[in-house]
Amino acid sequence: MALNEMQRQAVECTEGPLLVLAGAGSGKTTVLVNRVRYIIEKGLALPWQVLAITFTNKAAGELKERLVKALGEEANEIWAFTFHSCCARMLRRFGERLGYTGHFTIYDTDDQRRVMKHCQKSLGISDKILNHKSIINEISAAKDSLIGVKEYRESSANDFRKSKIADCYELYQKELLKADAMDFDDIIFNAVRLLEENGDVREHYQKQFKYVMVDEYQDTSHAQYVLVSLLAGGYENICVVGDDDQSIYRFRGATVENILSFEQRFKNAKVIRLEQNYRSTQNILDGANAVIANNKNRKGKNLWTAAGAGEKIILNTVNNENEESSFIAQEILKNVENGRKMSDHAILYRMNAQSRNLEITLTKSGIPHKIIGGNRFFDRREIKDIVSYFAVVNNPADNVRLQRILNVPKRGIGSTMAANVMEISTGLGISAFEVCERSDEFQKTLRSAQKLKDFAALIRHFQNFLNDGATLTELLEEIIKETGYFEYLAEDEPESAEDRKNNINELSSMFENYIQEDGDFELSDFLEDVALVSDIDSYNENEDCVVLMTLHSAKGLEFPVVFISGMEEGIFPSSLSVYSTEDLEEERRLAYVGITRAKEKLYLINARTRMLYGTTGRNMISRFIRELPESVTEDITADVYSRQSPVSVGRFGRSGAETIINRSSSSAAGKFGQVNSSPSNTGTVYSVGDTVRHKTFGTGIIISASAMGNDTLLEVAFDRAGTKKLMANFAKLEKI
DNA sequence: CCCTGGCCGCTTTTT
DNA sequence: GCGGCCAGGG
Repeated sequence: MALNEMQRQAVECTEGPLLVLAGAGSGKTTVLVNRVRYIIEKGLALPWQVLAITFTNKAAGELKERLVKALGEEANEIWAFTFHSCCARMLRRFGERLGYTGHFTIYDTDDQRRVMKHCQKSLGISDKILNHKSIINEISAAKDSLIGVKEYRESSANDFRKSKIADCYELYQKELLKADAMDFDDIIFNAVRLLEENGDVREHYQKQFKYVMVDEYQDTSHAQYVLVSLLAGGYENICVVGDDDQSIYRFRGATVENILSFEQRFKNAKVIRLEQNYRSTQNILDGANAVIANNKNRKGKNLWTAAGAGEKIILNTVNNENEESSFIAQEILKNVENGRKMSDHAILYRMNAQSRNLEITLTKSGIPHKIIGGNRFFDRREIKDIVSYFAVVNNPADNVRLQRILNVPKRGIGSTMAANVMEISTGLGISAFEVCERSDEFQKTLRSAQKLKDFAALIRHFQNFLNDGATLTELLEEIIKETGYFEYLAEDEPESAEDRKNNINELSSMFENYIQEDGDFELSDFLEDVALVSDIDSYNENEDCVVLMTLHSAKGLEFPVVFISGMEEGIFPSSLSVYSTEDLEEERRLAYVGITRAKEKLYLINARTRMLYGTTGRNMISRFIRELPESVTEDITADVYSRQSPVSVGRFGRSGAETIINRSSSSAAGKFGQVNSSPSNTGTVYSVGDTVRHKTFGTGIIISASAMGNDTLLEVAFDRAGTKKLMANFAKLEKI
């Protein structure tokens, strides 16, 4: 593809800081590829002096692939990585500076949970008072802002809750260090520490990276921003590419401010906008532009295309989620009859929980499909068990994984004994593995000493087996054989044993692939992949099937035909977001991302009632549909009476939620008679300092109250849910 | 030590 | 609807 003028500028502007504001489908990857190619062909840098950081493995892989196509084999020398794999690479090499070995373990969220529960137990902090989830979230947020244990404790001086979290934070990090393990946030945090505290390491990388490029810059956290600044600190040739309208990870610590304030932070930075879209039709772009225009906090841009108007955006209101699934299935079959491929279609939704119904219907209709996300392959129980064996063989200090397999398959080591082992491990600061090996030395483990020692010997045996030159496939077979894992599966739950066995065997073929790609592939490489790879990465667009995934997972992808299901208030936007402007704007950006995935045809579907989490709820049509100009949409709802011109803007609308009742004048009226969230104008007066209780957020204290129309906007600091903005008349707060 | 059954609470998005 | 957690019985 020939570059347009803006793209060409972005490619050739190689020196100094550069911000590329790239709209959806504006040829961002093309620019990145050509920029690297330009730098290398001009002789400005050697391949290994170029660092290109992306957010997902898929994006990194794609980038690398296209670079190899453009530049040949030498492109493999380019540092094209994700944040996490790039940092892991630096830490494997220099991690001893921070007290880690070169083969540290990466803990996923489940491992994290287990460690935290253990810490809470040790510290006597009940989950009922302070639940592990909020502790983990708070620690994670701290690390994203580069706040270490010490600083966190200092900031928590007079706050009981925070000081308890500080205790957990401290012990948690201690346990992780002892286990030679890092969680996702540690990987970034520690990489920054490594560079900040070690001048020689910093200089090493600053000298190496003549050019640094960052993709999806809108999704970077503060820690990632600092990391990038450090890495680019030598030459200051830093190019960041992003789209503030596609920032959808704020909830996880991403700060759009990184992009909004790039020009202040990097003086004399150039800014280039890419607004020409090469993906979608004008109708789809008009829709996307109209929706995102409702956001206040954005740089502002307008996508346009040289392609024609194309088909209109199809709107359909159905009665329930089953009708929704059937409609989608029928449309797909119709489209396929008319010459489309299965793989031209994607079904997107807000939450993974929505995929169930769709999957059942697609299966019934004989439509080949693949679900991305939900439960990851590596999150399956049997895979986690086997991977835990590998992990302990690789790193016996890995207490979490050791605990997982200590009694799986059952070998007579119960939970009491496991707890004793952990207690000694924490108390003496030695690994649980060592406690097992020396179990005859401790009073509390004496009773099961033989079993524990046998277990340790088993792990030693696997280590020797591997050291004697066994391949990973052979080790897998040895583990299955020696532990009797298949027999355990067959006994434990005969119904699913066969599936689980197949999954485990899938690991063998995975090993074969790895080895074919890279002859030096080792156990630790495998474990790193397990930790950092998600299944979107293995999504293969050449397979002819329909894909189902969340809107988040779909970022960066495109499809000729896109269905977005569940376009309903409370689903999308999520019910948890409608009280805060910031959260709502993020939902709207997510809608923007979703809409712009479609190249030719977009369907937006909403159901009047939907069964979710076991109960049926009624939802109004999503405000994002109402924000579309009528000129670009076509409503094919079967019973038209149900959709008159948009009247209310949802729960916030002056006219209130009842408007929906007026819409269904026929027999359906009964069904719609009761809308669950009508305003309850109780006339209660709230004032700052009041303690209140909310149905879902729990108890909290009002920290601000300001009049807004004939309602009051309250800001409430909840004990568990954080600070939320609520409208007094709608929130149904109970004063206590 | 291990299994079962019942109850409770949650229920957004993911590198 | 599901998974985690606990209590009680084998």
